[in-house]
Amino acid sequence: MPELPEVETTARLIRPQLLGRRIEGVRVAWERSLGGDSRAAFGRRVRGARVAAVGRRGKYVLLDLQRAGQPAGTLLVHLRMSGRLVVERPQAPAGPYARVRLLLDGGRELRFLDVRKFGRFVFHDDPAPVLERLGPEPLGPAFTRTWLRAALRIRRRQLKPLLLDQSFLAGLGNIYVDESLFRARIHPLRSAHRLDGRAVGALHAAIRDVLAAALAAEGSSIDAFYRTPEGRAGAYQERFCVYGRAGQPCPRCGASVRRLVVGQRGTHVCARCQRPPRGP
DNA sequence: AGCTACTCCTGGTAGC
DNA sequence: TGCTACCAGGAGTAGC
Repeated sequence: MPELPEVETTARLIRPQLLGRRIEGVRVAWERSLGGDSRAAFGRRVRGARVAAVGRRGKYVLLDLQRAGQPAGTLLVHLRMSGRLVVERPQAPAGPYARVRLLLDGGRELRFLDVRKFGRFVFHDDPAPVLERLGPEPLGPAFTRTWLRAALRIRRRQLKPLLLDQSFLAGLGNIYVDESLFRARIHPLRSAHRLDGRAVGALHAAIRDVLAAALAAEGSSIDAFYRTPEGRAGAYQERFCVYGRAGQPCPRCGASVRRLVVGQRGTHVCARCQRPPRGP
């Protein structure tokens, strides 16, 4: 599933192909990808604009648009489960899953591919209201151990759903939460406010280390879905310690990796390294 | 506040 | 072989 490392990899690789390009045509095969806009309204808002910047915030790819050198809105692309962004020649076959296509000047086309149709490709005049709801960037300067300690202390939620909550911390998904909690040796069912300073420090370092390593590997490809915009699989799945490894040995202690369900999400823990909280 | 359940989707797979 | 049933999963929403 595209999480921060996969989304950042996507943004980095499409950026040089999009910067300065003008959107000359729009084709929408699945209107719901637009998040409420009609094809016609979307086309009107986007056609003729230039791509001024390509960024990322949380799991969103951000395409800042300009008209006549002035800011003219932002495309917020969320890949959700199976979304991809690729830049190809317009003549190249697009396949059955191309939901939105932006024809660009210079003989290129940005394609939003999405098998499961959960992804969104949405134009906003002002993206601030959406982006302001997100928590800090885990690889950014605001995500300090001090911040994490204070933020955890005032939450009573279980760690797993809290770390998946994008308004708490932006960019983590199921894979990297499980891997981070394993690395920090913390059970996903533990209450946020019960972590001591040592555990908070371990969690902070684990989140940073896991995301940085995954980013260096261009993300994780665990099924047919995630590929870089250039079609490569990521490599970090080869370094998973617990995610998708139920029944296999923990790489640290050899005990069996267990799969449980937390908040309707498959969750993976080492039965020995990650001690469950004492039940009431 | 924080939980659970439900919704959106489809390819893949298990079971028969 | 061919069919059906079920599953995964990010995030938004509703209800408690």
